[in-house]
Amino acid sequence: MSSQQGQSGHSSQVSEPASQSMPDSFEDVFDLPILSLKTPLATPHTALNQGAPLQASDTLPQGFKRRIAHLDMDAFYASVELLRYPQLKGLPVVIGGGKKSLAQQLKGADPSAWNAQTPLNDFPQLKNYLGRGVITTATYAARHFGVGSAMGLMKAAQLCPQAYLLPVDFDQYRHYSKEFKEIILQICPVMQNTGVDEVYLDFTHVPGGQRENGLSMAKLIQRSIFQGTGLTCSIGVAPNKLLAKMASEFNKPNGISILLEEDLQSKIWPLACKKVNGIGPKASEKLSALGILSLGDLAKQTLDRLTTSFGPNYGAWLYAVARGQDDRALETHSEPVSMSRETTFERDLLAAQDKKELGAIFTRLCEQVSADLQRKNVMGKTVGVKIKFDNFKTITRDQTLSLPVDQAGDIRHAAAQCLKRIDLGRRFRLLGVRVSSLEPKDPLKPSGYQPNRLPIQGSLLQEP
DNA sequence: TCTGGGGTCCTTTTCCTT
DNA sequence: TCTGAAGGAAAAGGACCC
Repeated sequence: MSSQQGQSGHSSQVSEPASQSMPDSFEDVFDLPILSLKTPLATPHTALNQGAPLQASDTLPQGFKRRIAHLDMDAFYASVELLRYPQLKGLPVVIGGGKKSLAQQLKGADPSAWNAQTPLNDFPQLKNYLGRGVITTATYAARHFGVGSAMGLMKAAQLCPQAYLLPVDFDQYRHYSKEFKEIILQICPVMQNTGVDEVYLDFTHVPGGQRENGLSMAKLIQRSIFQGTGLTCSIGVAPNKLLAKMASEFNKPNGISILLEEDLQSKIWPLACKKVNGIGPKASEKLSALGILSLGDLAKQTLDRLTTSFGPNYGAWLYAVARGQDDRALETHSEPVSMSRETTFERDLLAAQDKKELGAIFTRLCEQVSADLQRKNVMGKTVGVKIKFDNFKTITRDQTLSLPVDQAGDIRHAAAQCLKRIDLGRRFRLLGVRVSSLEPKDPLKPSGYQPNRLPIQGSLLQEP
């Protein structure tokens, strides 16, 4: 917001006034030719609503209560890895490491020779590689040592040097994600995808979904997933998504929790506010400052006080949350909003000094986004860049084009215009490219988009 | 805990048009 | 032609999630 002064400021539509104040136009960073903007196909919007969303009806026949389930796979990535490496069961294992090259450097160039027998402390050269990596997840045995998600690998190596390090293998996780969701759909067809490892389900009208307040259905699904994949999950069943999500945390791993409306006071109000999906570190801190620690505390607040402190929307939402109110329906169909690729460099780069390297990275990001768009059969009208400086300050610049694009050259051209509006006089650690305002490319074909599914990439670790 | 990557959604600010 | 108000769209930033 304060970045306007001394810079070119917001762009207008397509035309961007030439920036005079930039120390380096950055244009010459790009060592590949910038292609001219192609004329994209006219893209009708009629296909957007192909297949009306399947939703539970709002008004239920007498005797029915909403039975919404939240299903969360237990330690999903780690569990998938343990299926492949059963010898690691019970041992501390961390998964992560950032770049693919890290795993390759650590484990050698030949993926087929990799195994899971190499603890962190076996790598004397570890410091050279772990600096920027973080842990994606860790097994329960590793968490015992204080190792957890989003922790730097250096820190993890200090806390638990005997931990085994495995590279992230999204292909495998996607594979198992598809498997368990297909199993669920055979039993309960009203499913909302919310991530690789979790879904919401609506049991309300599924035959047997009301039995034992949803317990029978939850047991059936849990058992079917285990038989089909060998993986366990935790399920919470409640009158709505808000409560179901919290209930699925109650009894982990491999548990089921049934939460009824009358359980609000005894089971929800004692919980800390941050247990609610949507109350993060910032909101939690602000609530604490107001003396509001638990959801019970939150329930004592007036609507007026909450809207005064948190704004009309968020305040009203907090007020409803404390009362367990949430009437959102499941979204069984969704279209992509944006697609992006970003990368953190192995060292901080300076535009003036590292032109060649940056140009190559920038081109690769544009090519990756382009490939992602084409794979999903969508195009986008807004192109943007993101830069994270060495002080971790992040800025973005966007530009909306008159016509949607999906070609790497077009994306690169527009993104380069955005880059020129950023003062690149200091080192930065991350560069990202994003395309948003997406629409279907071919109106006859659905986009095929699956929420939270990552683009296909080469597998890091083949099946042994 | 010294901080990756890919998303969504919301709020505020800025710009453009009338 | 200039100016100001108002409203909408775009841009930017931030919070949050997995």
